[in-house]
Amino acid sequence: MKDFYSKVYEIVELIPYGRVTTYGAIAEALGARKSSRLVGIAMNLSHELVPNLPAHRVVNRNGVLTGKHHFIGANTMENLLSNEGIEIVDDVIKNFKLLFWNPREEL
DNA sequence: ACAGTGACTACAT
DNA sequence: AATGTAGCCACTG
Repeated sequence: MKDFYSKVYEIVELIPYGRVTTYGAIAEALGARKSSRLVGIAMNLSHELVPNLPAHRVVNRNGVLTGKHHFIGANTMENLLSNEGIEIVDDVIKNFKLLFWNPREEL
């Protein structure tokens, strides 16, 4: 078993283009449903560790871009997502339920 | 070393 | 339906 963070990054890198997932889904896929916070922390640390990580494809369970302020610019996350064809309105992903990618189904 | 905090979520009031 | 509490654990002051 790898480190929790490593597994988180592994899954995030697997998120397909134009799809999104949630912190909780990742945590659950790792067998640690209650550790969803750690996933967010892992994302925060990923800046230095894995700069290429598509962290913009990870949102909270409501499809809200809670972490947008942690990106380089205020609109970076929105831009990256809309660039992949994902519609963002008021920091919320439109059709989130449709775009949701469940890591558990892929593992 | 200790306490506060945070890119979260589920469960209880 | 809306708030409050609990659990996770690494990082920072």
